[in-house]
Amino acid sequence: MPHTKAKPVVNTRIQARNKELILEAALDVFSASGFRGATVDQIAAKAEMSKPNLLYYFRRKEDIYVALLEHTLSDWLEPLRELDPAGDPLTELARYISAKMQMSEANPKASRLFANEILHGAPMIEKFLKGPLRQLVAEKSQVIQSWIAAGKLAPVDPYHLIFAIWAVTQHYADFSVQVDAVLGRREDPKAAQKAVLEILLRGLQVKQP
Amino acid sequence: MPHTKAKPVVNTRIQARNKELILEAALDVFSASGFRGATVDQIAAKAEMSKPNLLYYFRRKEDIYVALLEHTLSDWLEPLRELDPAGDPLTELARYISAKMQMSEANPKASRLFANEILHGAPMIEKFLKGPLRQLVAEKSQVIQSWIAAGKLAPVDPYHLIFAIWAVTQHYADFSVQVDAVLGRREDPKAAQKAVLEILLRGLQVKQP
DNA sequence: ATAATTCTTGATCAAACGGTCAAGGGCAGC
DNA sequence: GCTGCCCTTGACCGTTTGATCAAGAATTAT
Repeated sequence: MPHTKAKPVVNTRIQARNKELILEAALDVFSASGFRGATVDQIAAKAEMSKPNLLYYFRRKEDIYVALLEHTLSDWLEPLRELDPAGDPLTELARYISAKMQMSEANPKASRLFANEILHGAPMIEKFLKGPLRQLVAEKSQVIQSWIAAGKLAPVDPYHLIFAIWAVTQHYADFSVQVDAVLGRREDPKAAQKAVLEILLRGLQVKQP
Repeated sequence: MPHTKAKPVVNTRIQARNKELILEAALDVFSASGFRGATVDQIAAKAEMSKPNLLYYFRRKEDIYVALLEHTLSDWLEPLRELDPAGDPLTELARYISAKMQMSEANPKASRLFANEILHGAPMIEKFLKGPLRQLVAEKSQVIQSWIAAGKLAPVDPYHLIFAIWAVTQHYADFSVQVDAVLGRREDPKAAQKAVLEILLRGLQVKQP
């Protein structure tokens, strides 16, 4: 039997470490340049590794990209998952919005990675969008709907409310260049969070009789 | 004197027509694949033109991209420009939001073109962002502020309100793949517009004493 | 009509890029 | 310390891609 492209069978510490280094470097490069704009050489350079060595761990450029997306997809849903049907609606929504704003601030690169992927038709995560994401949003829309039915929240289309929350919170990560240019300075995360909470939540309070 | 790269001196009908064809094709390709992902061959094919002929009108790929951005940048500001200080605040904002929603629906490709450019650091339109855009937003923020001071609008940070309007309205163009996947169908523009107006405006009404 | 200019393209080039190969270095288990 | 597998890399390959060139076709001006 010829020596055809031996791949590691077990998972060593070196593998774990190097894969992590590669994914870290890849997030930098892919989020800055997109899938097509990024080059394997750039990622290898940033991971301080030769290109063939990088391709020893991920055979194809696409494999790095997919691994990177999968590596962060479930984290992305976590805040929404935590929306508690038993909690106070405005408190729960405020917590969700705050969590999303903090994610945008803490990890803008991941946000831009997703934004770029979706912007270009989401070829790699179509199943995620139509599966787990759709499922979760349907579930949480139900929760919001029940709050409205119970008179604890002003009537609003739950789906579009969730879209609005996503749009506004991720805007600060994805379009930070524009935000900073318009403000003429680095945007202040605390001030942005406060403003966003007001804008999105004030209209949702039920009027007291 | 050698025959160095003769370029047309006058503007003929053929030039106007072909440049238009090229920009139209380029919008398709750039908005779908980004600057780096788009190829000159793709644009030439879509414009039904040989590659050298396309490069006769635009010497470099980047020139097409820049021309395309400039060609649509001023249109982009128009709805905001029309925000009338003398009008009723809620009516004016509703008109602005509706106009932006209609732009997202009518021309999602242009929206994605800008989104992609900004997402990748806006290397080509930095001056536009820090110049005309910043200037206009400052001016209109002043208008909103004066409405608030006059007690005609609930207090809100004008800059972040404008960001929120941009974010939400453009979301339906830029992330339409995700919106459709989550809804499980093509999103209905009328329903989206109604929902967005409610979400963004309800919290801005001043409470009647 | 004819000359001048604009328009068009097949062929080609050089650089960039994703990916392969063969060979050597290094580490674990015996 | 020897054996076998894992790890690493310089050199290389085929393709893609942005851009050029030279030469001919079409259009315009006189």
